[in-house]
Amino acid sequence: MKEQDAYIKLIEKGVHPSAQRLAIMQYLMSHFTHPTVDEVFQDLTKKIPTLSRTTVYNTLRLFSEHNAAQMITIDDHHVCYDGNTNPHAHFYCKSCGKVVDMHEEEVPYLSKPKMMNGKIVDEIQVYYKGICNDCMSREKNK
Amino acid sequence: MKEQDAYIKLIEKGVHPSAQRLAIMQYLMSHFTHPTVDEVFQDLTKKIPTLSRTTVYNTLRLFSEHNAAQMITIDDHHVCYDGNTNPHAHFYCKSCGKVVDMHEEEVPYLSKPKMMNGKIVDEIQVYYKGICNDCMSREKNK
DNA sequence: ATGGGTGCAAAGGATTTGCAACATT
DNA sequence: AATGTTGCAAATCCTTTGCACCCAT
Repeated sequence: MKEQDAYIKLIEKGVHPSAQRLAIMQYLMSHFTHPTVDEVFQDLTKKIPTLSRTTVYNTLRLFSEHNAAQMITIDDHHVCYDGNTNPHAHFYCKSCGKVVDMHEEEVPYLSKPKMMNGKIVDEIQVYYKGICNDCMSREKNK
Repeated sequence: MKEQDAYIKLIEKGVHPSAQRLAIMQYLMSHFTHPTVDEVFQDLTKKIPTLSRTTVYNTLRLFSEHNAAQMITIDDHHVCYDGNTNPHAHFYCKSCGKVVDMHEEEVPYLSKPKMMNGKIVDEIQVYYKGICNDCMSREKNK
């Protein structure tokens, strides 16, 4: 049950579960496309016509502050979100702009904050960048 | 000689070495603070009063496109640059905002683009986030 | 003389803020 | 009633663009 999962996640992360927040969390938990703020807004506004972009911005920020979602900043023009907060690497295609998971590649696991060289590390992000399968075949067919 | 190093680097990366570009590259090669566009501008404008912010923006973008520098996007509000293009991890302090190198931690080395799961990967970035030494001691003394 | 580089001013776009209205407890 | 949440409009801020000027080849 996606609805319950979203509810549980918000509670676990200490985020008060309003209707909008539940909808946004549900969206993140059922779309693994790493949506941008605007994609979330465009899709959800169909179901919740009163939803505002501001709320989506505020909510996603709130989620990432509470570690209920991950903000992914590939570069200054491509910010998106991932509802999966388990550590995993991301791949960014420089040609089509898609962001996909790279579960195959290892990311050091942090179940809790860890001391590293005198610093407390509580988050690790790994980005691979290049050209994806699809763009490569498209390239060849030219 | 820093000036020559900067000159050589630009030539190697195929960037025409104008006076401004040399100055900016020299700045990057002698400041390991991971400066923002504005920090580069504020510092260099003292020596080159005619320098414009636009040129700094354009130049840093040009550098990163030519792999002469690395754009670091910690989050949507903190974009900075690193003149060191050898692969190395970065640490971001959530408290003071500083970005420092983490040479101790490994980053997969790519001397040339590599196939990974059907994708061509030509760049890997690793970010550690947490609280730095200084902020930790400051915290304790309260 | 030509092509590229620079810098101003203006445009553009994304994100945040202020604030009033609204829900929910 | 009180507290927190939402959403509109406006403000802000960062970055890019258009264009004229300038420099170096």
